[in-house]
Amino acid sequence: MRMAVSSSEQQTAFSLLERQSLLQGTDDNIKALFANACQAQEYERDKILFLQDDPAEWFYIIASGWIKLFRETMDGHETVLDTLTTGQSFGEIAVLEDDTHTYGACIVEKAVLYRLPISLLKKTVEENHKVALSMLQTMAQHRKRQTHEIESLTLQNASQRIGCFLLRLCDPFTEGETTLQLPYDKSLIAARLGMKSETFSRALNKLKEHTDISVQGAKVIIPSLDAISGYTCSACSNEFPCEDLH
Amino acid sequence: MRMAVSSSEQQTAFSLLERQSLLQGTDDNIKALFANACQAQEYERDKILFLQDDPAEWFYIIASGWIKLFRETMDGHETVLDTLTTGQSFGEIAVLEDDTHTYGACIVEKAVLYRLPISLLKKTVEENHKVALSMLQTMAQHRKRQTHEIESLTLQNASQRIGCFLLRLCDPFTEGETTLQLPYDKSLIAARLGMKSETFSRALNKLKEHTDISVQGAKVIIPSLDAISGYTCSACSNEFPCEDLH
DNA sequence: CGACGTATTGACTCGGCTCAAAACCTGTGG
DNA sequence: CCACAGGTTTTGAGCCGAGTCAATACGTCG
Repeated sequence: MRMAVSSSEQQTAFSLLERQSLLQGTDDNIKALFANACQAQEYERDKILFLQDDPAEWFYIIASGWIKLFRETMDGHETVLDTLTTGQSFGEIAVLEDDTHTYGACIVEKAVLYRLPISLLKKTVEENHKVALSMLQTMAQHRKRQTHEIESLTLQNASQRIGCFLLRLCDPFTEGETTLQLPYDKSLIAARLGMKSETFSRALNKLKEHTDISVQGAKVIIPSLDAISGYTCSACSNEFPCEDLH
Repeated sequence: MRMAVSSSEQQTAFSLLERQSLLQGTDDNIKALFANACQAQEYERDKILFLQDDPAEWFYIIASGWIKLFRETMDGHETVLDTLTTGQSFGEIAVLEDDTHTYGACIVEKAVLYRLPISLLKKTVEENHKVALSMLQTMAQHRKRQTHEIESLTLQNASQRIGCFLLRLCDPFTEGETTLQLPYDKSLIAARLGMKSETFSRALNKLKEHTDISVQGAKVIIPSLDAISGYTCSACSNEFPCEDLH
């Protein structure tokens, strides 16, 4: 499971860290410190990285693949808090929470992750002002996503939430037709959007009637983004090319 | 409207600032700097402090009263993101967002607020490491509340959300009976919990059947917290005396 | 080809929303 | 002290969106 970290991979790790918001604007020697402590690992689908209330040893940066963050109740029900992909990080909030994870994390599409010790981040955030500021920026980002989530759950119906989800997968500046692949199982998209898969299936049909999209398996063809945003975004306080929510 | 800030009020402002998480653990001269820049003002119900996308000049600390944070869509629908009271602050997230508010704020119960220039906070966060760390702590707090919100909306039904709301108004360590006053209009509690007031009314009746509480107007008598938490918290991943969500 | 997991469809139930009417409060002025 | 006006809350009837459970279709991999 554990990958040997070759020097070229170390290189990639470094360049990913460079672009990582957590370290943006920090000195090269901090970046080097992190790049050195960084371990690349490949994970298969369904692998659980950690659970809510687990002691937090690592935080992770995603090189590729998809991860879901979730919480579980005693009676077995699950909320999907977010799904993350390349360039995003998770687990880092534990530095502020007595080193305990406040959510679980699970691989949903085969992924390569870089993991770093929470203790290193904690120490660095405490000592290095720029890193603390970047961490603030990351937190603000997360908050924006969560605020959107709350608004979406209270104001948009199932079809609108799906439309919104599709829009956020698109490049907002393409003119004309967009074709995209759904990034993971439809049942997970459903959970991510706070609905059951049966509802997802029916709501997607409704969305097809209201807009002009067509769906074959995991492939979605979107002739015009405006048609979707017209239907979807009226029930949301963001305006279309909703920044930072992708 | 604007209150003269007498020296005794300046004193109160200082002591409130002292306990404020945003400034916890910072030097006295920073606190003094903030206390000096701080303006006390009293506001009546329904006063709008700022709207989403307004340029952010001030952030606020609540001395007393209740505030709601909200977002509004073009077609007039509103989401209540949170309601805040004594000791909590809001608007401060604007320092990370190009000095623009990402939500509106409105007085819901007559309030005394201390307001401080965003520019001062921004400058201080950029220059002072301890303040940046406290700000991180504040953000983590907000995130926890929001995560709870999302979980609540997806997993709990209307009655359970009300039960959960009541529990968070109680002191979790009182043995025996608790009596409490609802802090603001029932219609606002409803909105806060993501439901219509009619639904709130009916769901409260259902909660009365399932637990042993009684309600007269804004007064709620709760013979036992366990009866509510047993009914409510099974659908949530927090366990009862849910920390930090009050 | 068959088997397994994923996705869709159908029939039914139920929670929460809508619209409208009644009941309840609270404050005001006669 | 009562009557009345305004807002807030509750109740009623009906509807609709989403959940449930079960059966069927689809896809993919051995």
